[in-house]
Amino acid sequence: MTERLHSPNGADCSSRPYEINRAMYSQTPGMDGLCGASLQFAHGMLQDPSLLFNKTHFNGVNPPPPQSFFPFSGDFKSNDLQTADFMQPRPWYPFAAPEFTGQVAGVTTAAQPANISPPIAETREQIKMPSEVKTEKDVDEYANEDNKPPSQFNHPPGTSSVATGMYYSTPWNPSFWPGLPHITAPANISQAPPTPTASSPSLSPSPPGNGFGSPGFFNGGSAQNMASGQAQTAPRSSGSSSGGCSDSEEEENLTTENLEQFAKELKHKRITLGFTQADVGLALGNLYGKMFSQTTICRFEALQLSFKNMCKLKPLLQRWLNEAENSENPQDMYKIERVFVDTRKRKRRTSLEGTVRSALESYFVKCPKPNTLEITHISDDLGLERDVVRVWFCNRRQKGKRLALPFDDECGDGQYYEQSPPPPPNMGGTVLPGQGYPGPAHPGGAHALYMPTLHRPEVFKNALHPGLVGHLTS
DNA sequence: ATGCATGAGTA
DNA sequence: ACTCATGCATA
Repeated sequence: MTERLHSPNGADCSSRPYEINRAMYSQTPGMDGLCGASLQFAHGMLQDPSLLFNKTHFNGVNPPPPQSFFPFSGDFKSNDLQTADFMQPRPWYPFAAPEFTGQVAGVTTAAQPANISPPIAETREQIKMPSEVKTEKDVDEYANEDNKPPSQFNHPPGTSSVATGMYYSTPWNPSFWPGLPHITAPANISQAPPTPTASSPSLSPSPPGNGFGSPGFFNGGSAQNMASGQAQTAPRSSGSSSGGCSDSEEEENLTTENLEQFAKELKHKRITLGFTQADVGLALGNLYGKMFSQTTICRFEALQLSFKNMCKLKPLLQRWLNEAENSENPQDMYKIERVFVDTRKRKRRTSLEGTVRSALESYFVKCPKPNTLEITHISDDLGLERDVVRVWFCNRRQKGKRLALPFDDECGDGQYYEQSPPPPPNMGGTVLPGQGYPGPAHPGGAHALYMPTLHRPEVFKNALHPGLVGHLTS
């Protein structure tokens, strides 16, 4: 095993992936200054920063680092937040939106009586979103679309997206969440339903009335409780997590291997059971009061979340899996869909051209963390909005971290679970998606070579920007 | 599956 | 202004 446990130079412990890069880049003649005051952006000049990423990966290697895999104790604030937000939807959600209060903004869903269950939830996604016309192409639309559902959920009236019980115009029922504030009950968590038999209370989504209008929809908060409880108990699982999944306990001992294995298992079983990633996300909402998007589930399965985040979600997913597996008709249990129509006007997604991306990559290589001035320069240079550039860098860094090795458990926040070093965009043209990944490198020495040794190519292949690769490699 | 965006929390 | 978690929109 190559080590990472004790980074040769403890010094770099504090450095994050991109920082490392930066350091390395700065060594590259001609590139310094970039981050400094003198910006000399020459996009297109991708010199090879020879190597940047020096993290070692531990494929499969079980990083037993007793290190702080568990931030729970100290800095688990984020979790708290999230927990809290189980009941506090974000601002743009219906209840938060002043204009909609009491109205409809959000909406809903409908529960599906178990009867309707199609063989499988298989294509709920398709069902629900009839290949509709996403009309949010123009910014303008954002301006005048007050009367129509915002973006993604625009359905042609009459669309039968409702087939699945989904509806966008359903009036939001405030009474629905209201209880939230006082959902007490923390205690349950530890004793979360062990093995929910097919009909554990928390599962049966459809209470008589379909469960929807009634406050009881969420099982009186067992869900929330569970979630929050989990957070609470996680650190010191006091408990007796009876049964099935000792969620909290598991968290304490989670290792990357555990997560990898679980992610794989989840995906496999999920598919076997006929659920889509979106279904799982919705199911979590139904079960625990905290819904997740397809994106998040996807990232979980792909191990593209931070280690901490993975740890946080795992128990929930574990439970879902248990429930789904133990249920006779799993599909019937997850028919409720809650869809909130986001009334906010989200900025239209910017689509950067390949050339622009390449240029940004190039800049990133030189300086992963440009300051305001630099951002301005870049934006001017590329003719982009400053904010677009800023966000791009934020995302790029985040992405880089995702791909970075967590060998800094201690040092860093041990943030990301993923470990492949961010593939330098311009590795002398040697980097190709799916081709090779930086192998273990030493913090101290930049390796120019990449070893495609990682066992999770999928994870890495995405690291590069296609456009960039094209440019660089050509 | 992933690029770009948002927002909370934090430094 | 940044990180991080998360999600919409899209390829």
